[in-house]
Amino acid sequence: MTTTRATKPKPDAPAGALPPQYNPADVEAEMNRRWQAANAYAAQPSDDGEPFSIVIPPPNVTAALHLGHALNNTLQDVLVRHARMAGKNAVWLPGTDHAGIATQTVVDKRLQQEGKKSLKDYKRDEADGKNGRDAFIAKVQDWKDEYEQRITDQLKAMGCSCDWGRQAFTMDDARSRAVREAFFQLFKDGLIYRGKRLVNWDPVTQTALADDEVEMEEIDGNFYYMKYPIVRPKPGAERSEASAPNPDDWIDTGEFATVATTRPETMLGDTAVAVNPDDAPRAKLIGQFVKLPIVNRIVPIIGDDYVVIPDEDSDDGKARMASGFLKVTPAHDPNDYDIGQRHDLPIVNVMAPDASISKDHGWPADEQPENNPDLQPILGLSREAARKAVVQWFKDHGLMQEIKPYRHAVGHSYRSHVPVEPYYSDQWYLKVTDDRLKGTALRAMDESQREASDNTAFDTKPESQQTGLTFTPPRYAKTFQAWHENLRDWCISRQLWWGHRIPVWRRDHAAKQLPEDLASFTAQIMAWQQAGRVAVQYRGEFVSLESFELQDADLTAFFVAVHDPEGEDADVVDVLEFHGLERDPDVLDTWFSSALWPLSTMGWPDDTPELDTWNPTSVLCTAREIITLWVSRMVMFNLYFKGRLPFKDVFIHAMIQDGHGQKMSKSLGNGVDPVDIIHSHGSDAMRFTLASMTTHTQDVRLPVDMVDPHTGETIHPDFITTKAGHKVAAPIQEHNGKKCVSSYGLASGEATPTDDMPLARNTSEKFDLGQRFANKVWNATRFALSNLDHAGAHEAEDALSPQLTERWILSRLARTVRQCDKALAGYAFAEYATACYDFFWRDLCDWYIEAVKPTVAENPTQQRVLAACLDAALRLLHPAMPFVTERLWEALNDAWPDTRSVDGLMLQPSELLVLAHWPEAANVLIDEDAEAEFGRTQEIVGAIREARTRLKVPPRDTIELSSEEPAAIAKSVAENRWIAETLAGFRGREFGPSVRPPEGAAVVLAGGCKIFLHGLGGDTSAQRAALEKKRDELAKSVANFEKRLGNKSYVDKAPAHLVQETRDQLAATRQQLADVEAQLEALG
RNA sequence: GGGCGAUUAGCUCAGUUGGCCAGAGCGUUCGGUUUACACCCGAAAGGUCCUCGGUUCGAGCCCGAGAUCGCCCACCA
Repeated sequence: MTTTRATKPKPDAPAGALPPQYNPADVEAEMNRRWQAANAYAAQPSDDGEPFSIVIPPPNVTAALHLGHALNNTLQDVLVRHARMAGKNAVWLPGTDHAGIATQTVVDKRLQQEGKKSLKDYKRDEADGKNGRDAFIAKVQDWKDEYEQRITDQLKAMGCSCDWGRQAFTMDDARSRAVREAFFQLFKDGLIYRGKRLVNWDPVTQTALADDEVEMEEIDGNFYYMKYPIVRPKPGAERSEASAPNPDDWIDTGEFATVATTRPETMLGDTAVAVNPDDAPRAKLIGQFVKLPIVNRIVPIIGDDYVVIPDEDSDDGKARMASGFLKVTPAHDPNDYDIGQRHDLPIVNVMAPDASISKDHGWPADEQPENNPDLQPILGLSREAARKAVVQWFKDHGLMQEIKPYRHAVGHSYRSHVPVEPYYSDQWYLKVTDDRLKGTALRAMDESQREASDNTAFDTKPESQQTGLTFTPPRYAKTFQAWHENLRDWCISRQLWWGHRIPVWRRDHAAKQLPEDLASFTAQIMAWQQAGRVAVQYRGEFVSLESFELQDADLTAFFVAVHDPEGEDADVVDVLEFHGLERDPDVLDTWFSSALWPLSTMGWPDDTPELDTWNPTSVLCTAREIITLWVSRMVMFNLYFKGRLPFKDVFIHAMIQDGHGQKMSKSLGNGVDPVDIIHSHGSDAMRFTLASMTTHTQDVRLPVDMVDPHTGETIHPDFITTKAGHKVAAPIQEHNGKKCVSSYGLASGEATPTDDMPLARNTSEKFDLGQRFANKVWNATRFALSNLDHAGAHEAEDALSPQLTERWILSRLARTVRQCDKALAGYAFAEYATACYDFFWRDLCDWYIEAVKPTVAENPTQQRVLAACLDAALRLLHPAMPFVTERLWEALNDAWPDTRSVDGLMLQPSELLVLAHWPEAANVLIDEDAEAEFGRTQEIVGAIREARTRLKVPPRDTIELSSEEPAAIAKSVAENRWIAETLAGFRGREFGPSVRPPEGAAVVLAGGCKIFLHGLGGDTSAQRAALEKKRDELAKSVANFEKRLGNKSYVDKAPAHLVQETRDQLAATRQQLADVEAQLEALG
């Protein structure tokens, strides 16, 4: 029986359920429910298939996700969905990061804005013994719960196929246990130590920062040239080497040492003035002294070759600015600290932790700063105010020689954005410079990506690893290597509350009463240490207590790390605290727990099946800014604790910039919430577009538009330039006489949304690409469904008769499957997306469907091939566009319930597309003859269409034509003429080698045929113009080929097949040229 | 200061190991409502591949120099 379309739509037919436009909002939530109900993303280590795993780079719970996250997670989801379909045991582990300093800061800021009790109040409570710490942490916990939920919702809206049952948080119980275990092992192994040195101090959040948490920003400052009086001892005054020189015993020489500095206020902590020993005019002053103005400290002039010798003509900016005298402030400058170490200078810290000037944090008491009338007004000032005061003092006393403007880079806290203060303090360090960490990480690099270097001993070949850590694109291996080669020890303690508290106990004050029975206390600790319950360091050294005399020890330098203080070793803690030891108040750097992520999410430190199966993970997908902060540390930790890499591949994707090439940031309001895009374009559209933007470049620009909240129209916002030089959307936008607030307006506080002036969502026309494509896929499927007559096609199964169209489209499909496989294996997401796009839209829709349109409803073969192509295309597209493809899969399953496989193309049935198998196309499908022949048809169709447009033939008119075809191709052209007739809208009259042009016909040359368009030759001038244009092009080509072949070196040196190719081309082009010229001739 | 990247059509970007006339999407122009899709169909116009020099039979691609922009790293005199 033959079913016609007229009898088709059954009342409940799925095709009838598909509206003519794809509306994502109607589909996305339902598909998510379906996947969840099928538990489609859950994986078990014991499942079949080659293991494939990805751990999500855990987003910070500080804020909702932006488009950069959307890109990052889309790519991971493409990989995971593809791996799942390819039959792998694929898992994607989701989670979030507690982001210590960032979250604590943002919560404190929010509390302050709301006028509620904020961090400083809780700190006061804590000091008063009212448990402010726990109360504040509870506030942060609330924030975390809220944002973790929001992030999870965003990821689900994007369609991320995470195994939600395994969701982790860097501070949950399992992850906390991993952190304690890692800390304990590293401490026991002597890789964690306590050190007092200059750290990057954030005076606002009042915590130390790691080197890479400091951002350099250019600021306009000044160079101050300040005169320090050179003094000599009063004749007869007593000089004691033991104590500091008494200023009263010194008198001015009348000479000055002029120091140059950008930070005048730190002069209060100067303990020397340095000159370069090679700086002849000044070096002779070495050994003399200056009296430090304001504080009256007598400090030596020392020689150190760090000092830059002034040179006005130098290329070096410093040499041009230098005075030759360098003030040395060991407590407030890292370089000065080093100089101080070399010369054994005292360290005078003149600041409190909030960076105000203070006499109470390391100012020598014998200088009696509190009795100094010059100093008095400066004490207590902020560093900025102190700078002004010091400068004024020098001016008032005639000691300010000069002030020059100077633009330079200053380190700022990446959180509070204030200048970082080098600050002298006690901190915990991880000795990443140890070969067990840094060396192992470097040696884990894949050999092909290592770069010869003076700094790295790659003499040890990797231990028979087939491949090591591999970066895509490869250039990022260099970043990784260079970072490790210049590594410094990692400051891991933070003076925060939100984080993993350091599991170390010690005595806070030496004066506290000692345990009564020291001997038994020592024995007890020794026993615990032997049992692996504690580890002990004394003055930074790991100690064996057998030979240790606790009685003699300074208990403030005696550190006891407890293995599991929150768990099994709680009793140990009780004993320690009973004996007056207290827990370190600091927490660990956020990245310490992030660094364990590929381990901790898999259940480490236990030996879990997850760890065995999915660690190392398959690939880490991230942005390049995080190579140093995160990638490096995961590599070191996984290798150290587990002896293997955390992942084999690292894929670094682009950063998304706004339309002006600026980094997207919260403060500029140019960051885009993926939910806004899902709102305007749909999730699939966003995902597909992001994937097709992902080439191996560094950055991509994404011009951001806005949705007018009044009308829903997309508007191009007006931009303004901020004082800092950023281009941002004006706070208030006006469109059609109505106003709305931009996200910059909201972020900057310059505009507040109201009912009349609502906040506008962001969008971008970039995503139109994906939106259109989703709609195209939707409609092509609708067309197919209304033409697939499953029952009829099934009956005719034995009588399949594929024609050129079928051979061609299956060949194209097979090539597309290969392209997708290759692209995804190499993380070439744009290639994957483009291959799908071109196959679906250009080949399947524009050519195949258009060609079979008149016949497919009656033609079982065409129906079967169409069903197969559609099936395979939905599979190929699913990783990029999961929602629309899943919805259409359902419809296709209804319309064509059993196998859609055809010879050479295996398409296993599946109820859900998410669990369907990736298509496999056999080589036999690749049909070069069909591709060539179809190519000829395309050429003929193109030429006729072009002529129709040129000759202004209305699109619906059918024209008549004849064609003169060489005998060699006449047969196949004849066989396939129906395709061209359908696509170019003509009816054929006469064909063959001896056809003559009818009177008044226009001529088209294409595909080796001379095509005569009946009755369209009237406008000879238009025809002539077209032919002349073609003639010129051909003549140019001929000349080109002739020139190349006339070049003896080309013929001699170029590969033979290329030369032959050129000869063939020349012959063919000459023939075409002759035809065109003959035609022009005939035209008269 | 060191490193990385970018510069190709009006815009946003592709261009695999050098090899026919450098491509796509958007935008522009022209023509189209044939019941899959106007988020569509057909056609067209549009490019000194940043500049200069070099290697090569042949350069958008390789080498050198320069210009402009961006990012990462770097101890703020």
